[in-house]
Amino acid sequence: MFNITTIYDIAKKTGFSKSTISRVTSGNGYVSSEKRQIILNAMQELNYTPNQVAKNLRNCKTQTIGFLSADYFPLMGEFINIFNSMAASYNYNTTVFFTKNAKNEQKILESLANHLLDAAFILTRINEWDLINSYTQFAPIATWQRVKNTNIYSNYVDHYPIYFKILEKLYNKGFERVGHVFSLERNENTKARIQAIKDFSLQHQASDHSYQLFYGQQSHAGQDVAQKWLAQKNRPTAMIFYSDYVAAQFISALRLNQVKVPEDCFVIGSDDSEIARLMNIPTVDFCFRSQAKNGFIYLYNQLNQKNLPFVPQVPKFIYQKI
Amino acid sequence: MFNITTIYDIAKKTGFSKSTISRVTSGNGYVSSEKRQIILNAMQELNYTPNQVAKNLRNCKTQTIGFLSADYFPLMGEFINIFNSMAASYNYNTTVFFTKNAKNEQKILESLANHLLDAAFILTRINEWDLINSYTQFAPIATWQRVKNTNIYSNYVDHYPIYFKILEKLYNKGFERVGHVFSLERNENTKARIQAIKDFSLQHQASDHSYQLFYGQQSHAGQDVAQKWLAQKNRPTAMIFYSDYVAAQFISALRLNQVKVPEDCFVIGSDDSEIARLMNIPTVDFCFRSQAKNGFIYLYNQLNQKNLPFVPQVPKFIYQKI
DNA sequence: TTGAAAGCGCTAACAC
DNA sequence: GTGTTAGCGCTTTCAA
Repeated sequence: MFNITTIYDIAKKTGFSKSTISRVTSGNGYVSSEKRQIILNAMQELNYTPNQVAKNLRNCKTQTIGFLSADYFPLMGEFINIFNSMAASYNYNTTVFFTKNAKNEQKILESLANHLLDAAFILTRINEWDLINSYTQFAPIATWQRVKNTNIYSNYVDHYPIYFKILEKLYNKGFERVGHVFSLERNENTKARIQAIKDFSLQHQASDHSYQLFYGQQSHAGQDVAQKWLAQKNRPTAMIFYSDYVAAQFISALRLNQVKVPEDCFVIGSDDSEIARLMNIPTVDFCFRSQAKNGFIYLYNQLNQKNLPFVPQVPKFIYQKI
Repeated sequence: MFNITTIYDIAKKTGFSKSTISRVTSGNGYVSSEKRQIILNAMQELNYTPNQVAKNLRNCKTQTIGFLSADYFPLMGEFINIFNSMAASYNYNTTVFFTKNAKNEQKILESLANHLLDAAFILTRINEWDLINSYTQFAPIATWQRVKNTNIYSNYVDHYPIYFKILEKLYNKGFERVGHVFSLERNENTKARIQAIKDFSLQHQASDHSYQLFYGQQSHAGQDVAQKWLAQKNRPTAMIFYSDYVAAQFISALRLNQVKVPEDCFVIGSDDSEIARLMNIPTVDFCFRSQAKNGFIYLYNQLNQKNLPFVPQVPKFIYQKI
């Protein structure tokens, strides 16, 4: 159905050998500028581009990195943007996968053994890290999540100190009942946040942090929180979320119910994402942009035995107005 | 550095030929269930998965579709989500490219000739359609944009009738000065919108639609519009945008300047995106979700000589409150 | 039902 | 500088 001209056609047309053609297309080896020109012309004329798949097979690499996420959420788009642009500037492509379920995630990880993917970046995962870790025998894997005791590269940011500071800040502003919406409890930074609350509560008996919810996925999480919050007798006057998006859903749902934000409920998100900016939600920059870059840098270094330096990650409050 | 076991290893271990191994992995051809079992066990034991790149070379296809966008904007994430999930369910991978500039876009389109990509979907483009069209000689290309006189599949929605209706609605509600923020003028649906304004103005001399702005990219477009709007003596009391995101930027910027939305300026977006929902912005569903699906369906049908039916596309007002 | 052999398009020793 | 050759890992005739 579609066009196919190969290195062999160019060889035949110009009378040179395939190797010589290969030398000019790949740039490795010597070719007299005179013959090079003839070959270039022939390529032009026959509209030839080298078959990249054949190159990949020959070179045992595809210059392609898998970008895995369990499902879609808005920050993912922003993350892909950074990661992909970084990768592109080093000549790597990014194939995006929504893993959806444990079995499918494993199937996709197999692509590391398949030689289809040179490496993988994991945004959100489904299987246990140990299982995922077993694929590092085939290719390097990186994530932005906090993971320990594996060969998976993780340039995480510890949420504990900042979370503790937020609690202090809220306390000093007079918020006594503070609600918390977390990601899954199995995540290390969820544990860190809970630990911060525990430690803080010991010092400040008056403050109540018992209102806690956990969510495995972001879609409609905020709406669910809103329903629960509205049904509550003794409503928390401040709520801290593990994601700007979920915070935004929450705010949106509250406003539809004539609840005023931030007056009736002060909301803090996480991630410093576009939504937080647009809706003017106080948030915390946990440096996902640097994390995306560093994730790629690690993979690149592994793949090419290089030592590109990592970019710094300094988390920051984006307390738009507190 | 990393593991490699090939079909040859399995052949050697089991004593069968490569062809027989191939028959069990690919599922084509006959193998006695007895021998099949032995081979399966050996594969298991040696942790073997067929090299997908070799398969791709042999089969002259990669089951991979390129998803091209000039740059990132929030709707893109939602679009990828739909497109990618659709593709995955038919066993196609999606590689995302930010084309960034004309030259790079062309380089990426070359991948269709390279055999790296089986097909391409174009979200936003840089080069002229004619240039892009020339790549349909290598592989099928689809887009959601309105494009004519090419081999590029386009399941666009005509903005004219809905835009006209919006103008009527605004007019009936008493809005006399209405501002318009468009995408680039070269786009067919920008032309359609302008035509709708022209035709409407002929019938309604009183209404003023002279306030018009054009943007090639979304990042900071809304902030720019806001600056201009604020500087305006005779401010439009309603503004219609070509994108929810740009509308959201505009609203956000106005609110930072103590302008009330929708009281001081009634804003309408386009796309029925997540942001419109979260910020409660009136918008128009131009069916990007169906467009994403239909785009894939076209490519799939082309690639596999199939006839999967397209899904319906019925644009709808999402006038949250007018 | 299985194996031998050719070949997908390209690259890299190696020889000249 | 350039050509010959072997081979990357897989599939698919063809023959047995």
